This record gives sequence, C-alpha cells and structure tokens, in this order.
Amino acid sequence: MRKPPRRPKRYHHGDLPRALLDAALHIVETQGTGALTLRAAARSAGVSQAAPYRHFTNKEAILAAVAEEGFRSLMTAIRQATAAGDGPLGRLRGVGIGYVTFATSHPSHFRVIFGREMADRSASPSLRRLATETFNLLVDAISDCQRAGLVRTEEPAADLALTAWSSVHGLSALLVEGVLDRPAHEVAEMVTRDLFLGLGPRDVNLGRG
Amino acid sequence: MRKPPRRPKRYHHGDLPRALLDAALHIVETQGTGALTLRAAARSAGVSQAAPYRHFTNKEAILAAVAEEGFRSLMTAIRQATAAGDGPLGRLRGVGIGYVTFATSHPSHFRVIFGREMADRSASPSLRRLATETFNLLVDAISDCQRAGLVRTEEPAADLALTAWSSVHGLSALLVEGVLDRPAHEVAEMVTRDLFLGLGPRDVNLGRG
DNA sequence: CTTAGATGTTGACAGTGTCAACATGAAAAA
DNA sequence: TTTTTCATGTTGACACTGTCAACATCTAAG
Repeated sequence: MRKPPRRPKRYHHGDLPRALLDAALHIVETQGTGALTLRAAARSAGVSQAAPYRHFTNKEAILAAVAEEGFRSLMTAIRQATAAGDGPLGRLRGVGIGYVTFATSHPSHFRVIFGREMADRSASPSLRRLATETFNLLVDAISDCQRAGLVRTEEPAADLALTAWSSVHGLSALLVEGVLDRPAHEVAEMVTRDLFLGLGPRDVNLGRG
Repeated sequence: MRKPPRRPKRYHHGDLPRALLDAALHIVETQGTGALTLRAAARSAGVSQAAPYRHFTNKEAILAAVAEEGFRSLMTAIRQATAAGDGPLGRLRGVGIGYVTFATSHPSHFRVIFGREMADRSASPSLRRLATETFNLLVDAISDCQRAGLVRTEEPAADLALTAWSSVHGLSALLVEGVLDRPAHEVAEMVTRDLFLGLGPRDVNLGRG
C-alpha cells in the first residue's frame, strides 16, 4: 500500500526497491531472519524472482538495506529512551536500557544488524557510519556525565563508551539468542546499574594493565 | 584419519557420527559457518548425502553437536587463561581475556556456539548445561574475589557474573562480527579493567533503580 | 514519433535439506 | 554353523534457494 494506487497490473512497479525493502522488513519481523529469502520478498512485492536483481546486486545487498533500517530504528529507540531519562546519569542509563529493550522487542532486526548474515560488513560504508553514530550516542551521554562529575575522567569517554557498549550489547545478544532465561527488563536494570557503578569516579588502583 | 585404518571401501563406516563431526568442525574452522553444509560434511566423510540422517535428525542437530564441542574448547581456553592469572583478581581477569581471545581466534566456532543458526536452543539440554558450566567459571572466579575482599559483596556473585559475562560476550561479539576495528587484545585489556573497577567494593550511591 | 535504456519476466543451472525405497552387512537367534 | 533381523549406507527424487542469460515491455530523451 505505497505507490500503486489500485493499478493492479502495471508492468513497471513504480518503486520496487522500496516495496522489496518493506517486504523484507515485514518478513524479518513476522517470520524471522531465516525466512527472509529473495524470492519470498519478490513474491510479496508481486514481482518475479529475478526482478530484485535490477535493484540489489545480491541477497547480501538487501540484508544490508534491512540492517540499515534496523539501525535507524535502534537509534530512534535509544533516543527516545534517553529523552525519558532524568539527569545525565539517567540519560546514560536510558541509552543502555533502550538498547537492550530494542534488541529484545525486535530480536530478528537485532540479528540482522549485528549477525553474521553479511559476510563482508565493511563492504557497506553506510552501515559502518550508522554503527559509529550509534556509538556516539553513548559517547555523548558519557561525556555529559563526565562534565557533571558523575563518571570518572581519567579515561576518554570513547574508551568508557566501549566498555558500556560491550556490556549492553553482550546482554542483548545473550537475551536474543536465548542463552539467558531471566526477564530482560530485570537484567537490563541490573547490568546498567553495575556498569555505571564501575564508570563512576574512584581512587582504587588495580595495578598495572 | 580416525577409525578406518586403510580399509578403503567398507560399506559401514565404523564411526560415522564422529567422522561427520570432525568434518563439520574442520569445515567451520577453515571455511566458516556459511560453508557448513550437510552434504559437504558427508562428502568429506566419504559417504552419501543421506547418510548423516542415520545419526543426526537435522542439520540443526549437527550444528548443536559442533556447538557443544566449541563450548568445551571455550571452557578449556578459559581454564588455561585463568590458571595463568595471578591472584584472585588476576584469575578473574583471565576468565574475561580468555573468553575474548577464544572468540577472536575461533570466530566461526564462536558464531556457532552463540549464533542464530540454531533456531531452538532450548531443544538441546546439553548446550544449556554447558552454558551454565561456563557461567559458573565466572561465578567462581568472582566468589574468590569477594572472599579476598577485592569485589563488593553487596550483590550475589551470580548477579555480578552476569554483568561480567555480558561485557566480555558483547566485546567478543562486536569483534567477531567486525563491528569494531580496534585490536582485540587491547580492547580486551581495557574492558576487563574498566569492568573490574566497577565490581570493586565502593560506597557511592546511585539512588534508586 | 521513434528508439534506447531501464525495468520486469521466463526459463534454466547448480546447490541445498530432506525423504522414501532399496541395498548391505554385522550381530543376534536358530 | 546357518538364518534372520535391523542398524547403517545408497540412490533417486522433491521442493526450494541464489543467480544468470535471453527476452519482453514500457518510459522518457531525442
């Protein structure tokens, strides 16, 4: 229900790339990553099996497009959860909880974004750029906390952000893949709490490296 | 080169399950997860395409077996890295660094262990058991640190272990999937350091929830 | 109005997971 | 020992996949 306003049989579709992407997104959402097949997307868009190849060189190319959309959803989810946060620390925590919440509410998208479906992830510069942007949401939140004296400043925000990212990403991955069976929200609260305890200013020394 | 000691054409293989598993492991190691195909494993074991179905109900079943072996390798890798550690904190850190090191040196195995290739992971109880055992390595290391006063005791070791697991798992996943491009060893050192700063005893209060 | 280039279609190829029907041989029963 | 049974392998098929070449159709530029 996009462009074609009830013109049932046009040879040219109008906006096949968009229709294919929508179909792919829908399949991923409703039937999971494994069900996403070029032919299924073509079928769902009402075109023949080879039509997608006029717009995507590969199956991987569609996967990449789906991943891009997923990334954008992830970013808006994070932004919303962040906006709801109270104070710099609350916002930082919002980033983390938003991340985990997105992952568990859209597991298939999460898998496409970070999964191994795309053999060569560096082939898609836009994907890389989106990853960096997402990471920067975290970095900014941490910088704010540093300015407010809520997070230690001995380390650059980017380094701390890497630790934070690892934590929320790891938790998300374990939840999405069904390795953990505890409720997502509960562990998300816990992990972000423990994590931010760790990022806070302190004077304890662990010795070298 | 297992059981069949130069008996080139026996109708019965001798130990097909083992041979198939070895073949599968070899394929995963050398050509990646995507190249693992039931038929390829059968070919490599010198049997027909349908032979595997006498021993594995599914492709998933072989995946699960591969994942099990991978899990065991992961555990021994962790144990070795742990043994090399100095003191309770050093050993705890060894767990984390061993985890990340295993992931980056055997990315395909890591993917099979935790990836989404297996739709229904709860279908394999042994996989679940292995996950718990691995997790317990972490819990034990943290308990030791707690006893030595190096990690705060307000929280149960299992809870802290979940945060720790999330961190090292997330870092591993990001590295394996090529999202990060920093050197693995460097970031592993960094994240475990930041992480353990966070687990240490402290008196700062973050407010409720 | 013509016509070239973009967009879709058809039909094919090799490869996959999986199954039913059949073959073989090693161990249990006679 | 001979017979028989049943686990183990094989063959051949089916539906499905990604992908391509050859062909059809339409849209827009000249």
